[in-house]
Formats: sequence, C-alpha cells, structure tokens
Amino acid sequence: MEINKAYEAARIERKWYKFWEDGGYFKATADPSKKPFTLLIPPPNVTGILHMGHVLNNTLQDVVVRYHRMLGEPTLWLPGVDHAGIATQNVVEKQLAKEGLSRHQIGREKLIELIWNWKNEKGNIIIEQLKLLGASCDWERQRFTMDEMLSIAVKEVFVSLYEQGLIYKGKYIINWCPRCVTALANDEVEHADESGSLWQIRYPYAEGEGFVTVATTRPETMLGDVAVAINPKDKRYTHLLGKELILPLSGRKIPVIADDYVDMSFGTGCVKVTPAHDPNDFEIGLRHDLPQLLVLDEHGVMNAAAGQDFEGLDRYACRKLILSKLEEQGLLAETKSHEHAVGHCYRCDTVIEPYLSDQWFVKMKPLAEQAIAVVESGEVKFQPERWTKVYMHWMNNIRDWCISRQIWWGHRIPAYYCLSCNQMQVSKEQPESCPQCGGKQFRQDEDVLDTWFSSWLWPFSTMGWPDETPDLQYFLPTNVLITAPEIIYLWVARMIMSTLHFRGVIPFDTVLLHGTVRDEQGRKMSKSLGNSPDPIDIIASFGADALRFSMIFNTPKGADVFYSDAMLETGRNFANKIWNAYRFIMMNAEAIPGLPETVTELELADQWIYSRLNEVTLQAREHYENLRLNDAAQCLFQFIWDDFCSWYIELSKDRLYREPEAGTEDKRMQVKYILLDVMQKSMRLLHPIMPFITEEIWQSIRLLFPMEETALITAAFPEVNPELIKPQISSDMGLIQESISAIRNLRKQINLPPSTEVKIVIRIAEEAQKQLFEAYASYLGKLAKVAESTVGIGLDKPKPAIASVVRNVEIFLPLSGLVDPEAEQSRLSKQIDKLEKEYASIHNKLSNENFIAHAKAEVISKEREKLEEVGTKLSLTKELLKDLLS
RNA sequence: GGGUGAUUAGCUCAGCUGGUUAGAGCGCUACGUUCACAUCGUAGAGGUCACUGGUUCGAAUCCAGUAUCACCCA
Repeated sequence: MEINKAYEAARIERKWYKFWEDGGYFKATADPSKKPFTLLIPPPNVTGILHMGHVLNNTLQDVVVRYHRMLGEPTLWLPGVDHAGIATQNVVEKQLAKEGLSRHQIGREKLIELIWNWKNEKGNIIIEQLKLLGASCDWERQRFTMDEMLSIAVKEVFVSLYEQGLIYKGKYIINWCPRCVTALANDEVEHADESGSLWQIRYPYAEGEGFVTVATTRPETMLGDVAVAINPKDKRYTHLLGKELILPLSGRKIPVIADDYVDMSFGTGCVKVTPAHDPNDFEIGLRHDLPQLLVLDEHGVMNAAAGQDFEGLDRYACRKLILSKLEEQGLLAETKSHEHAVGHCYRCDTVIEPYLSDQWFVKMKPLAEQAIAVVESGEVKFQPERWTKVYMHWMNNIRDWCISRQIWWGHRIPAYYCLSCNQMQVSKEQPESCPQCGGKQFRQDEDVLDTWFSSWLWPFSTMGWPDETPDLQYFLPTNVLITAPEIIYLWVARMIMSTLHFRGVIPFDTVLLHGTVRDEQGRKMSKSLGNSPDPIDIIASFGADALRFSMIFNTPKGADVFYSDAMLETGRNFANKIWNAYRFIMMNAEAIPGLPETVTELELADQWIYSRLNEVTLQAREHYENLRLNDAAQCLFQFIWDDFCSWYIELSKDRLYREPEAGTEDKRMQVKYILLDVMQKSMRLLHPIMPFITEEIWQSIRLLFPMEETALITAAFPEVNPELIKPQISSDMGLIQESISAIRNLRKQINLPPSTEVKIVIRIAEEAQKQLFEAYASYLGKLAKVAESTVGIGLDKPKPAIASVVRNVEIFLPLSGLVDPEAEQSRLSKQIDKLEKEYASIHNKLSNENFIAHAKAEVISKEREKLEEVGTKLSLTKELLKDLLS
C-alpha cells in the first residue's frame, strides 16, 4: 500500500463527510430503552457566513456530540438557522437600492417574495460551510425560524400569552434606530463611551426677571420639553415650584415641577423634561400627567411640532442650529466636555434615539420566577459557574420585552383591527367577524415580531410543538447548550422561560458558555477591522481536523481564544505526526487474527503502553464528560506524540527489524498486534476532536485488524480496564526512560555523534534493578546506542568517565577510545576557555563590595551557586582534558 | 456609577477541593539527512506565579486591600 509521506487533509475530508452523510450516521433515532443525548444548535443568521466564532462554537458542539454518539447514546444535534429580521431585510433592501428602488415602492408582498428568493438561493451557505468543518448535525431535521412548523408555534405562543395577559400593546418609550426605522429591544442596543458635551441652557421665568439653568447632552430635544424638574429636597429651587418658564426658541410656557428622580448634584440640579424622547423623563411625565410631545419623526428628522425653524432638519443639524440661536440670544450659559455612554444599533451602529411609539410588549416578571428557581436549584447549570450571577442579576431586574419591529420580514403580529370600528382582536387566523360591530373586514397589524421571539421557542418549536410529537417527548429536555455569553439574556434566559412556561420542563440542563475568538492583539474579530480570517481558506490549506484540534487545544473552558496562523501549526503538525505513525505501522503490518497464543507474557514496554492507554482513556472520558475539551486534547496529544510515538514505536523497532531467528517470530507478531491495537484505540479516543483523519486511519486498520464496527463515527468509545493500569510497570519503565535520557545527556556532554555506540557501567542500589536493566538492555541499545552495559552493586567507577545519577542508580560513561583525541582536545580547550571567562566574570561580581551590599540575598546566593556550578563544570572538564592527555 | 473577571516562561495560556522539581504549545539555543515523520528528532536555556498585608507547619492556589487591563450593565 502506498501511503503519502505527508498528511493531505484535502484528499480525505470530503470523502468521509459524504460517507457519514450517505450512511445516515448523523441521523438520530429514538430508542426508548436508552437515555438520549440532545444538543440544540444556536441557530446562525440566515445571512451569516462562517467566521471564527462559529468555528469555535460548532467545533465544541461537534466534539461533545461525537463523544456521546460513540458512547452509544441516541444522539441528536438539531440544526437550523434563524431569519434575522433586520439583517436579512437590509441585505435585500440594499440590492433594491442599487436599482433605485425602495421597499415602499415595491410593497410588502413583493419584498417578502424577494427575501424568500434570496433565502432559497443564498440562505444555506453557512450550513454548507458547517459541513466542511465536519459538523455532524442531523440535517434531515434542519429548521428555519420562518418554516411553517415554527411559525405555528410563534402564533400559538403569541395568542396564548395575550390571552393570559402577558402580552400587551401600549405607547411607550423604546430604543429607536432611525436608520433601520424600527424599535430595538434593550439588549439590542450597544453602549459605547463617547466624549460629547454638556450644554447649560437658560430658561427664563415667564414672569419677572431671572432664569433657571438646565443641563443637557441632547439640546435638540428641548423642543419637546414640557416641564423643568427639581428635587423636592433641593432648597435652592423650592421657591420656583409652581412657577412657569418660557421655553427658549419656542416661546411655550412650561411648569416647574418636583420629582425625586432629579439628582441634585448632577449639572445644575434642574432637569428639562422631555417625555417623548427620554426614558426617565417618560416616567416623570407619567407621574405628573404631563403631555408627551414628539418632535422627531421615525427617521430622526425634526417634525412640525419642532417649529417652523427646525422642521425637516436632521437631529444633528438641528442641534447645531439650536446651539447657535441660543448663543445669539445669550441663553447658552456654558459648554462642558462630557464623557457619556451612547447607545448604538447592534445592526448598523447608528446612534439610538429614545422614542415614543406604539409597541407590543411581553410582561417578563411572571415568566422569570420559575426560570430563576430552576437555576437556583441547580436543575439548570451554567459553566463556568460565574455566569450564574450574570443570569441572576438580569433575571432579578428583568424588564418588559419590546417584541414589535417596524419591518416586514418576520412573523407578522397576529392582531386584527376591524375596518369599521377599529376593535382589535388577537387570534391565530383572521377573525370571521368583529365581536363589537359585526364587521367582516379587518386589517392585520403592520408590525412583525422580534427575531428572538421565534428563537426563544427553539427547544420545542423545532420539535413540532404544539403537536405532541415523538421527538418532543423523547428529546426534550435537551442536555447541553453551547453558546456565547453575549446572548445569555437575548436567548438563553428566554428559552428557559418559554420552555418552562409552555412545556413545564427545562430546555437543557447545562449551559456551556465559551469565550470570544480574538486576534493576536486581543481584538475581537470584526469585518471592519478586517482581522477575521476566512475559516474556509484555513480548512482548504490546513484541513478541518487541524483547525478543530488547534481551536480545542487552545481554548480552555470558557476562556477567550487568541487566534493566530501560528496556532494552526499545532493541529497540522499533530495530524502529520499521527499520519506518519500510521504510515510506519502499515509499512510493517500484516493481517492479524489476534495476539499470538504462544507469547504468554507481554514485555515491559507492551504492558507500559497498555497501562498508559488505560490511564489516558480514563482521563479522556472524564475530560469529555466535564466539557474540559482542551484537557482532553492535551492528554491525547501527549499520549500519542510522546508515549506512543517517541517511546513505544521506537522500542518496537527492535522486535520488528531484528534478524529472524527461532522464537522471534511470535514476538514480532505480538508487537505488530499491539501497534495496530493501540493505534486503533487512539483513533477512537481522538475521533471527537479530529474526526476525518481518525476515520481514515481506523478504516484502513480495520482491513487488517479484527473489529466488528463499520464506521469509527459510531464505533464504541474505549472502556477503561483498571487491571491494566500497573504502577509497578510504570515505575520500572520510568527508571529505564530516565536512564536513557541521562545517557543521552552524557553523550551530548561529550558531543558524541548519534551513531556512535557506547559501553556503560550502571551502579545499582537494589538487586531487582539488575534484572530489569539486563532484561531490557535492548531498550538502552535502541534509544541510547548502548552496545554493552555492565550492571551491578558496588561496581568501581571506570576512569576516565562522566557520570549521571538516576534515582538511586549511578550511570558511568567511560571515555577511552570513543573520541578522536586531537579534535576532543581542541574542543575541550575551547570549552575550558569559555568556562574560565564565565567563571571570572561571576567571581568578579561576587568580589564587588557594592554588589554584596545592595543586591538581594537571593541574587547573591544564586550567583554563588552559579559560581560553584561553573567551577565544577570547569574542573570536570579540566579533569577530562587531563585524563585525555595522560 | 454598579457588576463580573483577568494579572504565572519572550508570546498565548493550563495549573479544577492549599503540599508539584510550577506545566503545555509556539518561539529561542546547540547538535542531528539512524531505515514513520525536518509539518521531524535529541539535549538545553528561560519563571522574585502583578503588588502589599493576612490565615497556615506550608500559599501561584484561601482572605483583605492596592494597581493595571478586559468585558457586561446603567
């Protein structure tokens, strides 16, 4: 069999993905006799293309899913995408704009049709990309939040919550994006600190001389002012209560009122009140029954109520004009620079405007109670645990959720208004007649629901709810949810609430929150920075396995990952190492029925590698189980590379290559069997992290080695056999390994060429060690080029020789006849020169009184140790030279 | 302003319930074309575990405070 010298991922990855997909290995089948293992994908946006964050998120999920599948549990990874209301509509509207069209010109139906067309054409890109990564989702169950099945669930939930009084409609102040022309939920607003200004403006008394000064960061809103508020305890201003002020630039008279909300120490202690354009002012307005004067339209442009001078001006242009007019009239008291957090739209980064409008809301407090209880009781656990606090904090301070959006792409709100009397009805389908006037004609609410209003139902809407489907009964509650902490509020908390409310069960028992993928400088990956590599390019050049391994290996549970191209080499090199171990084994392999029966006792290295294999199996199981996937990767990496490749394979060569003679054939077969066995078991252990290369190798081993399963993806994860974990074996092997390292070190000290064979003397302390060293002299022979070793208690030190101590054993490497005396003489002389210089420099330092007086004692003793070390080395080398010359 | 977290080798980070010779990967140094692998091998250098106190027989690990940074919320 011809096996490439270097591992080429591209050649095999697609082949095996197709094999798994065609073979139906991803498909989850209910088995009532077993407990299922279920994972819900956090649905990516339909507009999304794979970025490094997706890579991390989906790799983590795939590792967990593949592990559980190999444990024999009926495993479901349920995939899907969400319809991303604003983002998707934006994409299609941008295309329209290129043709000079707006959505209003083509109308609602046409726009939705175009978006569906776009979705059918481009909406599956990210799914295809996930397949390249190796994601083993059950694609037959793939869902989309706008599917009919999920839409039914959305309507059912909306109507039901409305009937329970948990959904209401009202005029409230919400976050408004003037560019997207829609409301945003609180958590869709991103705050960023910006340096702005705090302007102080004088509002003159309506009667008599004088004025009060108010402070504001948004002077344009003054056109909507309806009062000025002071704190009732503020003695500076109590005399103004009940008085009226003239609102500059408009001339309207507004009252002075008292409200506890006012912070006496901020600004001047007088606050302008704009109920239609500020959330706090809105509350004040309600308490004092003030009018709500809207001066901006939905695009952030001043409307007629702003007055003739300002109507039609953009909010920022208006601000400028207002400031200059105030300045002219001498009403601008002061301008201070001011740091404050400004809200931005999470979709388009436009500055958010607090805005009064008709919106739909969900009452959250009643839903939150149970959702708090299940986390308190530990039924639902967050990992790492600290996120529990974040969740609790939000849940305990939860506010109503604004769910209406003024866009067209999404689930249209199932509220109908009678065309005759405007009576509203909420129902799943358009009503037959109006209960108030008997009218037959209706208009449906124009708004659609927030995308999260469909994703919060994901745990059960994807399984066919409200129908009592078999999937729903078998797979819910699911097990682990793996997602990013940014969406604890937006998604995780809401799923817990909805699933408890509508199904009476938790949606999942564990939430694993992972970190953010950052670039080498620690910055978040973003389109605008251009610091986000395309995972598809990485997969093309390094392979999905290398990418997956590198990400897992470098991502401790819950911590951020710093991505760099260099880290990919870890995975690529590891894949290549595995490949070459496999190549070596196959070069020497033959079909093997089992361990030869004539060999009853396995030798030291054999027992040791099985001991290590079982230890590692135990560890790997624990790490996979505890979601410590980086530790799983780490321990498998170490086992395969160091234990198996560097030690076991090297030691196997002696038996493989030794000249055939009587009695060696069985030993050869024994080692071949063990090589294949350890390799195939290692592939099982590693498969969840590197699915492609392990399947390739395992399938190939299967042709020679007896195994029942037909595919690694569903093959059994190795069991631990505790009897094979042998402390005595690992101690004996440890002594041999340390001795080999010591001899290599001695060889290095005298620069022996790697091919030169040596004779050594081993002075042991216990009789049992003699047997060990004699029985496994071939190990020292193979790995330290020891041609002959003399082992015994109380042996004389050979002279000349260099020595090393391992545990209670002394190892001597005699020097005679091993080196070219002339070359060695010049080398030693040079070394002595160098050591003498170093010695002199340290000696000088220690002779310096200032150094002794001022340096720390530690530094001094360290220097002394160094002096001794160099001194010993120097005298040792001098002795060597002397021995050489004598 | 409130909250959460971080600070360990040149870099990125492990170190889970106090006892390790404080580890890994990358990078660095020296040597190496021995029959799986130079995407490699062998040997090595490199750390007052942010700072200051405290608890303890013993602290990178627990507690308090300080500093710096990051994220979230208002």
